[in-house]
Amino acid sequence: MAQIPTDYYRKKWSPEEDSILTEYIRTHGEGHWTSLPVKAGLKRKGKSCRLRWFNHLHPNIKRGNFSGDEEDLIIRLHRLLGNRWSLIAKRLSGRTDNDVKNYWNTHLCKRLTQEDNPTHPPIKKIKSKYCSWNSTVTDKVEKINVVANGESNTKCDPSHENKTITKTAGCILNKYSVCCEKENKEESYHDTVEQNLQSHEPVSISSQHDLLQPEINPNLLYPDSISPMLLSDFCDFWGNV
DNA sequence: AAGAATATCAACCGCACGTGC
DNA sequence: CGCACGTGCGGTTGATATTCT
Repeated sequence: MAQIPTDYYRKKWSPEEDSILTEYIRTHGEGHWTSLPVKAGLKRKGKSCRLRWFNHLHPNIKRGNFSGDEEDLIIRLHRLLGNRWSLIAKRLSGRTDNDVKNYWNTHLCKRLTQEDNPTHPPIKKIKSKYCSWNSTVTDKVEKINVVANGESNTKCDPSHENKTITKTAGCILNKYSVCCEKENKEESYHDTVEQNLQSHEPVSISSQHDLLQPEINPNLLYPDSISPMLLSDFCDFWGNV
């Protein structure tokens, strides 16, 4: 069994290692990452192999600078989905979640903050074990949450499932004629929706368990800020939930 | 020219979730 | 039902590159 050296931490992948990994996956296919290092003779952890493959060695990976269109799409999808990098990356052909995340953190987040664009208030990072679904929150959204539910949803604790419906995501959902049967809070929802849409606030998603499959109503006039492309992204997103 | 500061991004970790037993 | 295991995700870190003083 291959031993993992004590100095392997942050060790860069060598061309030889890349070659071994690529050849192994070409022969045996993806998956079984835990046992892959031993079988392939790599002194790496399985997760490291998986990461290397999906972030660098996969044949479909696109290199080079992000285009203006890609930037624009990232910004708009981030506004819709928050820090759900894997979902955003799926909409950018050849880009990985790590690439998108890095690009956002090093370029876009900083730039948007500097531009003091009212549609992009300063972003707060929430450190919570339950916040993988909701890591982007604005002050206004928090206030709306309090008004709508009587408490903030920033904890996103699953035990609060029925209380986290503010559903800042709901601001878009409702505009697509979505109603929440779960708590029969359509009225407060629509208030939230209208407020958010009018101000073009960023949105975040609190809990996938609370959200319902949207129904697209062709008779509704969608706000300018939501383009048909984003609409399709949104539908795709729901298809993946 | 050189050291310090900052930016970039690859690599890792911890956690959540799904699945099989 | 509960446990173990594999996988995938987002957040964070650290090495290296680049820019600044």
